[in-house]
Amino acid sequence: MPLGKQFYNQPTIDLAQALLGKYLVYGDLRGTIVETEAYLFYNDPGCHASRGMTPRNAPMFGPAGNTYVYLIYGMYHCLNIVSGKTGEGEAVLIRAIEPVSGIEAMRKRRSTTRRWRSTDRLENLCNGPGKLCQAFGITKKHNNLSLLTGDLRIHTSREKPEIASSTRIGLSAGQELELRFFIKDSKFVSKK
DNA sequence: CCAACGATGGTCT
DNA sequence: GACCATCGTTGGC
Repeated sequence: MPLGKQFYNQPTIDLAQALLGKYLVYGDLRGTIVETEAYLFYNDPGCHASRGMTPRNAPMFGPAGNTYVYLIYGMYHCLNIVSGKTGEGEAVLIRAIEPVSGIEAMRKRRSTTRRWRSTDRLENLCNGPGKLCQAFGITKKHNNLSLLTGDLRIHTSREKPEIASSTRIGLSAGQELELRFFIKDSKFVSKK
């Protein structure tokens, strides 16, 4: 069952935790979200929206439940779910997924010309924000779309995972904030 | 195992 | 012109 408006309207930190254990679904591709990070408007210099609206971060100021996809390091994409009040500028970054179905298609997208295939291991397919976008084929074409109506959806699950937290990964500002959440003991997270 | 590094290009000042 | 919410490879132990 696709999740609806109320789900996305919870406070950003609550949403970041509630997303754990839910499914990201796109066509035949499906995986369990196992790691997220919250980006807040107030007192969070690590948040793209913290210095106001620019052409890139404009989707962050849209309604909760929209996507915010951007290019990082000229090569990879990151998928965020806009959260908070419309106009506020908050989002949740999806950092890692446990593949459930469409695994061969994911492997095909993730594999490039290399001597050995790290993607032979299931846990290497979507264990990072750039990797999961590559596996699911998510690009800027998926920027600023609604998860409530499109092909890309978040689905419910039965699971109530045990949640752990830590500081966020890869930031040059706001490193001290404990806004990373992940399923405890999951082998599919980007980092211990 | 793990730290260091380069690829690569959009975005913002 | 500097900065990046990354990743795969390389070279050390």
